[in-house]
Amino acid sequence: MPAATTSTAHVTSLAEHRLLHETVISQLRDLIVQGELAPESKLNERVLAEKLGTSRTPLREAIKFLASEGLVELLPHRGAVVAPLKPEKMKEVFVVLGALEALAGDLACRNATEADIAEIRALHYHMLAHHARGELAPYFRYNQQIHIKLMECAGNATLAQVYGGLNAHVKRARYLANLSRERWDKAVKEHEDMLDALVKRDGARLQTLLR
Amino acid sequence: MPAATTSTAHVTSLAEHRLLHETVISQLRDLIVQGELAPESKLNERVLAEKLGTSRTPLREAIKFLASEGLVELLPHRGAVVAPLKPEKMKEVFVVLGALEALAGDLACRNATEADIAEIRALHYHMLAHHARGELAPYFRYNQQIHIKLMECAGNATLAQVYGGLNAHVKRARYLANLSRERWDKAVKEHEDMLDALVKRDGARLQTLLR
DNA sequence: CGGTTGTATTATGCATACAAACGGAGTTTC
DNA sequence: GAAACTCCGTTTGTATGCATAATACAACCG
Repeated sequence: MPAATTSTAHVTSLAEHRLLHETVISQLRDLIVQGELAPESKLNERVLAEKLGTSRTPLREAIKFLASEGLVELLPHRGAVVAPLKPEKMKEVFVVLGALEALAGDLACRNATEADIAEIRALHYHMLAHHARGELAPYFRYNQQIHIKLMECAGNATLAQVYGGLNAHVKRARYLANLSRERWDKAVKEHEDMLDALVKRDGARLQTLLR
Repeated sequence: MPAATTSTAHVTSLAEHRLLHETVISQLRDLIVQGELAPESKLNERVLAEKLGTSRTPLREAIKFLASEGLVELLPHRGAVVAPLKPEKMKEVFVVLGALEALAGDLACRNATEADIAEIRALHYHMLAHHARGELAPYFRYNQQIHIKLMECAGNATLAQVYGGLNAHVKRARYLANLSRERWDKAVKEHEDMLDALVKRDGARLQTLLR
């Protein structure tokens, strides 16, 4: 399982040409999202470039890219740091994500094919299985897949892209604060309702659930 | 109003140190948003760097930054082009913006102070004045200010940032397709209703109007 | 005459070199 | 003794150089 980079949907045609700064972007993003580079930690260009086997130039380009995504902050003449992980910021992100998911749900209710829904249902049961076993990581993986699938069904690439960007922040938080069993069970219950709403193509209800 | 760059809310502390690549980002963004660099036009690094009075390195960093915002597209080994302006993409953006504005409206209804609302009302009347005189550009300026103010009132910086990023795309479109008087009048009418809903702090109604 | 291939030019991608700014240690001064 | 200043090492910011991939054009072949 090759770490499945978040990928800003850059299906670069024939693939082959892995541009160095592109790979650096992915690598850096993974390092940040998975917490290997801690929040607020300084990004020393020389050290990082060496670690990633490149020079400072592509690395700096990657940093600028990620800065635009909000994963790193640029301090003029003092370099870049991994974006801090403030609860306040996280709340903001969750609110926006909620709205985006609600929108996706509404759109998906109209656009999803029966096959799509079947697929989501399948993913849902996978998720339930891992929940039952208390396997957090696989649970999240399927959870993510469901949300991504929902985004796909919404048929709005822009929505998916924005969602992906914000989602990176959330994934980052997951590695720090694990949630309690209680909240977990509640989340699963809500997911049940969501699936139900989607099957019945009740966009309004799905929206309120996702929010 | 000194040209008010779109600005991704980078109030970089003491402001002093105008980093070269920062200014290049702003300049490039303005060039793109205002249509001076046409959609799909190729960004020749050498000539652009010369035009902006810098070298290729900061320019390339700026291009990467804007690529993350979606204003330019990177073609491996073939340079960067200004993102095409497809109607399909615009539709997507409008849908997402609608959801974000709806969210902002809902939040603003709860958080806005009376002074905030008074300010919005003032801006609204400015806008009406320019609408009455058929002055499109000032109309849009106040229209934008209202939406930005609404974002402020929502008190969610993340929301504002995402909104700003997508809004750049829309502003870019404004310079190409001017809207008909009919649609314009309709938009103004809707704005009236929005203000009314905000004053009454009717979040639900404001949401549906903004969407 | 159309299509293909080979070559030259140009632009991009990456690395490195140079300049300027920050941070800290040590010293000086009040 | 504390504050400030200076100097130096380190790091960032910018410019330039070099290698390679892409494009354009022309000559060649079918």
